[in-house]
Amino acid sequence: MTSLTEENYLKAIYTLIDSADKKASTNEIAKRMETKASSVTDMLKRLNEKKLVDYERYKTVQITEKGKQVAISIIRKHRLWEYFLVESLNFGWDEVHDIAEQLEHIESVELTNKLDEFLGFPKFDPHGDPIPDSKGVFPSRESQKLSGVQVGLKLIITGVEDHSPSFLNFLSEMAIELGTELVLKTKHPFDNSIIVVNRQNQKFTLSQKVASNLYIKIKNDE
Amino acid sequence: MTSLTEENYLKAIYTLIDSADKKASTNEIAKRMETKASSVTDMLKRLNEKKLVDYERYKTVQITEKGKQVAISIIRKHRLWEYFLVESLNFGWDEVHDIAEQLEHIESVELTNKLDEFLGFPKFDPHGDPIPDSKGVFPSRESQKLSGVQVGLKLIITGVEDHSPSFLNFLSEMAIELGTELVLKTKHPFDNSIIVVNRQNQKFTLSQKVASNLYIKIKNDE
DNA sequence: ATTAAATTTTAGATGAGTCTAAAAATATTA
DNA sequence: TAATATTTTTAGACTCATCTAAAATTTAAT
Repeated sequence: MTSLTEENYLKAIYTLIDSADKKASTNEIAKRMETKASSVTDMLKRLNEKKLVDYERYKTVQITEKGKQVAISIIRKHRLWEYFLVESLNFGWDEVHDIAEQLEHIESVELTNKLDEFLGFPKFDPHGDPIPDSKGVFPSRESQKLSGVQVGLKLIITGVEDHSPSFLNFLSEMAIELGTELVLKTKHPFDNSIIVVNRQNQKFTLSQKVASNLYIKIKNDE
Repeated sequence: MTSLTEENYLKAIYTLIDSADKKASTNEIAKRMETKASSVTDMLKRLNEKKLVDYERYKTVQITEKGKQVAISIIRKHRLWEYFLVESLNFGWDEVHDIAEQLEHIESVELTNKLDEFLGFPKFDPHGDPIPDSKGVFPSRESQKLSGVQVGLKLIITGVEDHSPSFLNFLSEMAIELGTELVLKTKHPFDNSIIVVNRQNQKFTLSQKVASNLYIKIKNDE
């Protein structure tokens, strides 16, 4: 049995180790969990007892296979619920994170799988993040960051790196959402900002920071 | 802010006081919460502090208006989620209680109201229990217990009093569910058992206990 | 290689929620 | 009404998750 708090720690540790390639130090975990390092140490001992992480004092943490499965299950639930909130209940994609943080801890494999089926087995959530299937396997994203693309290509927005409401709001204001089609017009090497054009022929300047927080797929001409 | 545990206590106290007309004694609450009387006393002090109940030591508890609103909100969420699980996700009506016990604590008024809207503002949950609206008002049930009905009448099952899986399972075996039409044939005064006939002309004997756990509506002949 | 700085861990406390065992108050019954 | 039984409350202890402050360890820098 994993408690709600343990689940949140495992999710944070998994995300640090596997998604980002930062190493999961006590301080990194504390920052992500918005708690103190001493609390993290206590929890790491408990998780180690339960064989959910491999932990030795003063060394960085490794997540075990068992711990990874728990983390992936939470992520699966989080993303399925986000999809439900946006697609079925008409929430905006910038409003669903906090609610999904609660729903992700509902315990019932059958519920998760029936929800998945109800939604039509979606592969990506409203932020473009991949949804692992019932066996814990992620679909491949087939996309790259906007900041690494050549001028002139036609692109489709497929996801975001930064999920903060402020960033998502900013995108909304420029009418950028999942599936939006853009053409990359210019790159300014001096500050790494770029200029994109949408289908309505409106031009937008995006900073390096924005561009590196957007995932895109290159669109083949029809 | 009310914690998950506080919410569960309030729900139990509200159900004891308002639904059943038992008075909410420490022991009654302890039994319903499957905990010890001493734990109940501790919690009553906390709830009293927060003005969610009126409590004086050695006296029976009263729930405040504030506490009642919290309890009704939990009940509303519980029944909406049960409706969702049965109608949208195709769970059986005997499988949804434990999952709804978890979902009822998800905190977001907007979520609850959007779910309500998505489901088409249902008035009764899959067990026939009334769903309070967003203002906390219950629809009237317009039904009575099977045990109090005269012989010869055509009836429709509208709800159950006992929600235990064993009882719901028992009903399933006799093909009795919400909306099932029955005619009351005989009443045996000696043990208060009754005989009913369904539309397939099958006869069933129901004990007093079963009959008093079924809500029905009398059907007017077309 | 010592010293200084940063990170990590322990020690001890706190709060929520629970428990057991014993004491206090209320209710029942002879 | 006095004795007994039942109910309810207190007292003290436990677990989970957290905190602050101080100690231990590792890393970086002179």
